[in-house]
Amino acid sequence: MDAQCSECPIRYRAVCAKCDSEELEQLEEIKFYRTYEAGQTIAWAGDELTFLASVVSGVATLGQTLEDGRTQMLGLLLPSDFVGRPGRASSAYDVVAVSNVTLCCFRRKPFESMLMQTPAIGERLLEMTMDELDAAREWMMILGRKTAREKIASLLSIFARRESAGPFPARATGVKITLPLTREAMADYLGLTLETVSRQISALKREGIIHLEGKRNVTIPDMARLLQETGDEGARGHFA
Amino acid sequence: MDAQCSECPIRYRAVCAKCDSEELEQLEEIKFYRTYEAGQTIAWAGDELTFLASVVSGVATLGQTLEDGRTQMLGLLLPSDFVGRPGRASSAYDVVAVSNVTLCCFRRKPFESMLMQTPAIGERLLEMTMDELDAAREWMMILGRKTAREKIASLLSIFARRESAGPFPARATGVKITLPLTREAMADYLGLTLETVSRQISALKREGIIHLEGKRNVTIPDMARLLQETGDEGARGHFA
DNA sequence: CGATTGTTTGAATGAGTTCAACGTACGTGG
DNA sequence: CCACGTACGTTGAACTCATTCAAACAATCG
Repeated sequence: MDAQCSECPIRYRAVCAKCDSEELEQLEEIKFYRTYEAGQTIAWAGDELTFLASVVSGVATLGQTLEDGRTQMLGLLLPSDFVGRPGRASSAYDVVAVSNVTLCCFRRKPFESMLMQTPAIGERLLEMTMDELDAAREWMMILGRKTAREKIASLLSIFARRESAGPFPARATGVKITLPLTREAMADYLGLTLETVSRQISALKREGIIHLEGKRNVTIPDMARLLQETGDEGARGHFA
Repeated sequence: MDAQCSECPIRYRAVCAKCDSEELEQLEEIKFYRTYEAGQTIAWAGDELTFLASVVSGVATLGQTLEDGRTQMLGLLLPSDFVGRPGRASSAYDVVAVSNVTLCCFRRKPFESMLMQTPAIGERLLEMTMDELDAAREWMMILGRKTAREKIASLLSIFARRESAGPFPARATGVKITLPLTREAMADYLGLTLETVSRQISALKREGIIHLEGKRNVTIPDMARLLQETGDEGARGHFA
């Protein structure tokens, strides 16, 4: 029932990306799939997490909640992203499936010992963790110093960057993206209220910087124009 | 001239913490020390960084600047923290010495190949990177969802946590801390203006939650009272 | 000394929140 | 097929917290 690693859609991007076929065989033995429906909680902060996992398909969010209910999203988990922390038995964050999600789960103990013995896994995990750290820091800049309008523009351009995966065609025109999040989730991500998100999106639309079809489909007629609104310096392509 | 690794003050906390004596010898060959004076910039975002390094002594900040001059601090670099990213030739951030700083620098290329061949280094670097990621995410919560007063209270309690290094004596009384940062640097850290920082500190003082002697020395008569002001749930000790 | 750097405090302004109403799409059951 | 409920989104108006602009204070250093 478990699909073959060799045919896995995230074979070359997930934590196993650098593994050879022999190592994949070892992984096959400690892995199992698990699925969650949109809206389901995969783990609450503090819960025990008996597995570590790769997101195979779907989108999940990583977040945290203050006592009085204020929430902040700390990361988006997209296909190939890694869930959990080796060496820590409980989740430090709330993990929630936004769409239907399939995880490729590794039992914790065996995965941890494999991690110790298999450089290919450790190397890849290090790369991925450093990427996450860069993303978290980019987000700190957005949360700490940007205006609501800049936050929205930044979020849209990050989605665009990701959708047209790869370095940025800064002179791109007519880029289309589908927002994977509700207004509320965007607000939680950007440290805003959902009303402010809605207003700023409306404003960008009114000014022709984006076009909306329905509520989730955005067209960006002129990427450079959107990038100007992010507050980042003019044309600098993020992350060489 | 290069000090012996075996006598290094950060021997058991830095990236080399898990190395055996043979590996240390290898490191000795590619390392050199470099010092910076308080206020000096170690690297600007975008600069080429020909080395990777450990902070041996002193405090530095990791920050980023928007075109119009707004700055956000993204991390504090304390002794044993790692500077730079293997595989990336340029610094993604501004790195500034806050006090006099000594770095133990490794030439990039040889360090990177050692990293590939020495599991002890990769493992430790992974741990440290995951810790940084947790810290970055804690800040995201602070930046995105906390009020000015909560931000200040959080910063003070983080300093207190660090000063009384180790898990938290939540019932501590009369804890004294010395602020390692100016009001402006705190503002850059918390995503506030320096005026707001000053006002909130004054307010906490007025209400007896903290006592000030001079501008840098803070006494916290009742830690629990300060923790209540952070907005985090009552007494939860962060990070087991 | 004045100059500089860091800090405090005040008053006015404004960006974003809060509270509230309304709109729109979709699914379910009568 | 339409009425109704629910979830998501938009818009308006009042309010508020933090910022901005401004002035003054304190400590340190040539």
